[in-house]
Amino acid sequence: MDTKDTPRRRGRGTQKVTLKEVADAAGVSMMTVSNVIHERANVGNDLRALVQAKIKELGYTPNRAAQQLAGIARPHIGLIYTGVTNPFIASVIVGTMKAASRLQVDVSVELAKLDDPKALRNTMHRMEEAGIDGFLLPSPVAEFAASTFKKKALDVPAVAIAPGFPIPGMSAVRGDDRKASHELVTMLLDHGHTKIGHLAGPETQSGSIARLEGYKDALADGGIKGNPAWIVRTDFNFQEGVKAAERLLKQEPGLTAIFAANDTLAASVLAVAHNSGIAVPEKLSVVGYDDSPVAEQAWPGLTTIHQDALAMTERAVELLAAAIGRRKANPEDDADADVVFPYQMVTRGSVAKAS
Amino acid sequence: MDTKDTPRRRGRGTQKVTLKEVADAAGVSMMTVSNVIHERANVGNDLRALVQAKIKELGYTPNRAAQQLAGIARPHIGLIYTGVTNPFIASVIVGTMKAASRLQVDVSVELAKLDDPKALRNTMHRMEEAGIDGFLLPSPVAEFAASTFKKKALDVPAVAIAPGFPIPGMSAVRGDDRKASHELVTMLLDHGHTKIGHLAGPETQSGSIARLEGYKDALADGGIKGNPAWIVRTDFNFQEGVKAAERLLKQEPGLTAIFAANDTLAASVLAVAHNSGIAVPEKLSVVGYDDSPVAEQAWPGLTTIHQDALAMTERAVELLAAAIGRRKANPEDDADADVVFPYQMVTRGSVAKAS
DNA sequence: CTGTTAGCGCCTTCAC
DNA sequence: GTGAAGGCGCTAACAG
Repeated sequence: MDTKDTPRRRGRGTQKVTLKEVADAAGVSMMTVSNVIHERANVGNDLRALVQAKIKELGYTPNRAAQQLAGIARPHIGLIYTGVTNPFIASVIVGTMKAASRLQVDVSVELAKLDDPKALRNTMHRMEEAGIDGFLLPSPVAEFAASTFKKKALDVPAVAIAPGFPIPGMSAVRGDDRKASHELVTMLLDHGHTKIGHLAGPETQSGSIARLEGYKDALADGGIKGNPAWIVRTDFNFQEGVKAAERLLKQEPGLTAIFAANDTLAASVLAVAHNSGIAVPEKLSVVGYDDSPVAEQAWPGLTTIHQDALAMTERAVELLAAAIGRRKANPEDDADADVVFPYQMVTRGSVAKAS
Repeated sequence: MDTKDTPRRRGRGTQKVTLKEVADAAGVSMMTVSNVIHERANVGNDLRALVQAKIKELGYTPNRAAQQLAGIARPHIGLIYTGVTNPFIASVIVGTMKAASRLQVDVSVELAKLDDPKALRNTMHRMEEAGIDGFLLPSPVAEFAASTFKKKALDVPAVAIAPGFPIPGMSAVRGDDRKASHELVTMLLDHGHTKIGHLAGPETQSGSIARLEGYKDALADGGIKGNPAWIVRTDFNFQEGVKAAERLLKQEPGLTAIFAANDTLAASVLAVAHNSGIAVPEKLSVVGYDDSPVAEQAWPGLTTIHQDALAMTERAVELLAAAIGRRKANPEDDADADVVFPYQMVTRGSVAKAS
């Protein structure tokens, strides 16, 4: 027991083991250890092995603060989200964390209220000044940010997650909502439905617009003359959805199918149908979008479009990290990517042939 | 335009504005600026105002890496979660982020697979060595961690989120699952139900056990002689829940009510009932637990116990930050808290009087 | 291929 | 009240 040199936390530092200690233990200089850590090709194989052994033995971990201060800047990205209501946001946060630890990027997560456009801009500017190198903007936030920063007052890259369309001035990772909706509604057409309603989401969300357009496209392509009364707009919120569905079913009792802009709204339709004694799917077919938990757990299970939010988010982080790297090399770099993920229609029990 | 001194990023540093620049601009020493930032009481009011003005004018933000390196360590907590499937975990993640940014603590999120007990321990040790000052352990993880670290091999504080019972060796923030379940089942009794089934969750989750005990307590207190065949155990998973519910309803067709250990399982019961033509709530009353989104969105809406996971999580972060602070002051400090949150029964349409 | 010299930006003594 | 040294742990430059 070598009491004279118990390497506990000394001074103010809390670092357990320092680079220097590893170097001393291995009998080399700090630089050599540093080079080993960074896998640089200028250390002999014998020494490399020795140093690695010592590192493991002492349980050394580099001090990130010191690394950063010395100039090894890991990219630092900011994720701005809005509400907890959406199951989507959980996947986004988790996906961000996963990708971030894999890609060695730091991330700050910030909650923004979208009611005040100025607040979002301020938040982003503040974060930028605090050293954020890029932003991750999940769907409703991306649209708001885009309208706030009309003339690209933002000078770090940003990636939108799951918007309905590409957003000028930033990259995007998204599903093809318009096409997927088209496919979904066409499937309804193929089942013989000709009077198909749509519960549309809020206009502020580009996904709502894309889904609405996909719906219109499909009707047109199917030779069906749509009717504005078949469409009711509402928020992505169960209670509001219920009211909207009641309104829709009341004003258009002849509908035999309804395409809801997301699964929550589809659940609203289900509830209204059940309450009114309208059998689903026998008298009314219902489809949703997102394949969120409720799609599986509702009864009957909802036919819907599956989006891999986790994978999309991870891809978004990769994109952002790459963009940050490029911009660091060339500050003028400004190439926006548009990655479109494949979607998948999930068939459950909520659709039947038109009677 | 003062071209000679454009304070751009020099050298390797990326810092936009440094403490020194603020000090020079204000004509004071760095120390004074630092004191102003940290709101220390040894700066004259006049100077304080001047310095603050300069800080705002130059848009100065302290460099966190430098601060940390110099010894101002913000606590750094680790959140370990299991899967994204659970709606509960979404609230936990978001709540952690909210509280963390409010309390100025850093957080690392890590995914753990619970199949291998060693893996969890390794993950936690690795994180600890990387500088994590404390752990946030949502329910299934906390139990696993407790059994892995039998004799407190972990030497940073931990807080369990929503376990069914206090867990030795760590603090806990939880609802009183046993009591709430008791109340729920008693309500069923009061509605005239005497044959009440229970879809129990996995034994590895202490919440399942607490809810099962609450169920048994209530039956006993109501003078009902329970029956082991009324209880079927399953995972917290919709598909498994469907199988379990089928089994339960098949072996005990006389049941008039079922208490499912969470809302997802309650949704399973609903699905089976609907498929079998058993009217809910007329022929079968169903209650769940958690008040997750599906409780509202299912049909009929589920009567359930509301737990404010977000608030509980935020409280857990506060607890953890406090414990870290205490332990820093006194490494022997080891007081475990047990915060019990109030719950609330939410009545929807899934319960009726026994016929 | 390895070791030495200077900081990165900030904070804590300790003098004044 | 304020200002000057010194160092936190690490790394980019150079020298050897």
